[in-house]
Amino acid sequence: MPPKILVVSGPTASGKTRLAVELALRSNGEVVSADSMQIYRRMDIGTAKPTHEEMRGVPHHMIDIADPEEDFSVARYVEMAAQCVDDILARGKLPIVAGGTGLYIDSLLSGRTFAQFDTASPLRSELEARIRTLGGQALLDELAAVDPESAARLHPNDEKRIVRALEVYLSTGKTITQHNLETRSIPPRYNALTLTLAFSRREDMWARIDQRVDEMMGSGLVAEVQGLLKDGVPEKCTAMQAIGYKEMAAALRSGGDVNAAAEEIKLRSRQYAKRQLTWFRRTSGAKWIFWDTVPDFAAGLQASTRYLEEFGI
RNA sequence: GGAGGAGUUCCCGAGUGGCCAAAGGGGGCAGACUGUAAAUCUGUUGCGUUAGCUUCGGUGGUUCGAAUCCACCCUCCUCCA
Repeated sequence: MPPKILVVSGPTASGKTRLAVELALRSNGEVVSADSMQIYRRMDIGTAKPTHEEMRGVPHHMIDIADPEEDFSVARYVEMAAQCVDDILARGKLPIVAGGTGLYIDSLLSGRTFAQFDTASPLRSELEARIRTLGGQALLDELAAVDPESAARLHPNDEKRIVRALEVYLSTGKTITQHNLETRSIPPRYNALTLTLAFSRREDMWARIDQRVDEMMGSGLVAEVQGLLKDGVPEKCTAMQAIGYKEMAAALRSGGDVNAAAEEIKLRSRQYAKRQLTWFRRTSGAKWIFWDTVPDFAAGLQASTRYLEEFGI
């Protein structure tokens, strides 16, 4: 039986950070972040990275482990995060994986491996160039010739996935369908109790998100983004695709209105939260904790503790 | 007071007699997701299960038939006083 760990998931601004810390304090735990943007250094305000005070002495891992101009990936996340989790377990403490990046969480828990490929090879850019000139349908047809199953599942507009499927096949000789089949049979790496935080009413979640974006503005989001741009962080790198950063960077570049950018950030955050919910809804067995109007951490802690006891951690 | 212009489905905005419950975009809702995932992609969006019903500022007309034409009214904008 794989080791038991705790996961705290939920859409943005649902109180994951706070609840994870509370649970860590109560259960002798350490937090392993599962957030694709908090891994970047110098991106603190816009990613709502927990502050030193918010951590309350609880060790946090997988935060500030890469520079914004670096390429990061799920594969790299899983590799590093698994080490953190195993280390915490080895020290007899409870790993609490907390974050909103569903793909990272699922990949870490499942023990899934990712198809190998050579990042240095020009294959990716070749494929990207070809799909740009020939169109998605043409490459999808090529994919269909070798991997009809994944081709059937992909939409001609889903260029990223078409490129990746072809890339996997061309660089490994194995179709992505075959690869996925193999990884699906890998036994889970961890036995996780997943707590998912959410608001009962959509409007309450939106209000919380809006409030948080206003707080970010008050804490200097504009200056943070300005700093990154001044440091020469390219606008097209992954880190700058983060909500809050890309909108603000665009506003700053065009001499636009930062307050209008903040409104845009609120909108994008609400849409992101919705996508996160879609992801989390399919995690079977997750224990959902719903906030009525506003997070009630006392109640949340009580409910969580009960689930932890049931689960046996 | 006078002269023009405009009011369309949650929003913006096309539509100028039938093919219109009404293009397109936004937003909403739902879904997908195996090395960029805070990314990317898809579906759907008046009501009704169907027949059908109710919508295009309001009322009344013209017409076999109107969001589209006519009259009056209401509201908003611009210009002249």
